[in-house]
Amino acid sequence: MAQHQIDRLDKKILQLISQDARIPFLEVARECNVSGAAIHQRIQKLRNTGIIKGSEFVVDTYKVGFQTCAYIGITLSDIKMFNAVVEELKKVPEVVECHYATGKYSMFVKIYAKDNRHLLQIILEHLTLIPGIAHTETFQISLDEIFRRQLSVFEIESTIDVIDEEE
Amino acid sequence: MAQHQIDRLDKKILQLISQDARIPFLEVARECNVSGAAIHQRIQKLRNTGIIKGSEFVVDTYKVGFQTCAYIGITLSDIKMFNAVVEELKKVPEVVECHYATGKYSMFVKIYAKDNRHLLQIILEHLTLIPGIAHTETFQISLDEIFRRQLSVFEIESTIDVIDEEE
DNA sequence: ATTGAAACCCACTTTAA
DNA sequence: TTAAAGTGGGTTTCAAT
Repeated sequence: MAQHQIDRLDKKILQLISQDARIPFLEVARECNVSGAAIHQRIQKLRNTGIIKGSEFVVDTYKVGFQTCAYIGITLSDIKMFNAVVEELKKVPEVVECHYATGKYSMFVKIYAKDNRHLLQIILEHLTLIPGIAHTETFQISLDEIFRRQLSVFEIESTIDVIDEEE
Repeated sequence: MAQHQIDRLDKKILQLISQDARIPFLEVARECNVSGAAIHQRIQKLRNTGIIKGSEFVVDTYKVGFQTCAYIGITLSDIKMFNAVVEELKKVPEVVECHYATGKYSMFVKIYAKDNRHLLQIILEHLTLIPGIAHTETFQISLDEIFRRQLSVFEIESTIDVIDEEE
């Protein structure tokens, strides 16, 4: 566990690259009035500390045929089954997020499906059959998402505890 | 509305670039045994049709000080307030996703907060004060997410209806 | 719709401060 | 921690198929 300072430059970099992963680092450098090497090193450090987890192209799931999305609260019959349930959930490709929850449900997952029939099929033929899952409640989301964005860097604390993953 | 064919090459490209937005297109080209120009044009087309929405670096929200995440189901007092409520939600930076829902709730949002106190503060001092929001129910997610991934391209249909956005 | 070549631009490393 | 310079490689365009 190490203390890591995130300064104004880091925030500016994060803001620029979190909106467009393909932006040339030299363009970031110009916007920040520093050298390309400086940006390169900052980004390397943000990667090493794990603050940057990776980068991805965002595919429009709606346009590729997945018109239905649902969040599902899962109640486990036995919390000791947690890890085993996670492994089974990973095998269901339509499950794209999996969270540990406190409160009413033990877990919370996000699922994409082509339509309602497909969603029901995934729940009945896959989720409810997983040993350890006692009960599910489905919160269905229809149509395209209204908006989605990354957390603004301006909300980020300046001093951050990180587990240092530098080699 | 146009019909758009997504073939094996498109899927392979999407698979590679959706995991790592910084992968050199020439490397994608080598993996696919086609020229760099072909990859360039395919990706351009996927962008124009809106199948690719963009690219982003993924920031570890937990590491930057947001240890709490919650999904919140929102009941509206009047569905006609929907758009106005969306505009107000956009002004709350901790709200990172907003969905239209069917069933128990009218809307479903995702929120990041620093801790429980912060979460409660956002709900009480921002969300419940928005005109049109009648009731909220919070499903709290704690700790880091267990897993998160993009929808596998292998689940994608081959024939896709898209609204063509080419200029 | 795909290619190869050309021109331009960028990423990354090393150097030095 | 930063900046400057060099090289190898990537991006992008274009004519041609």
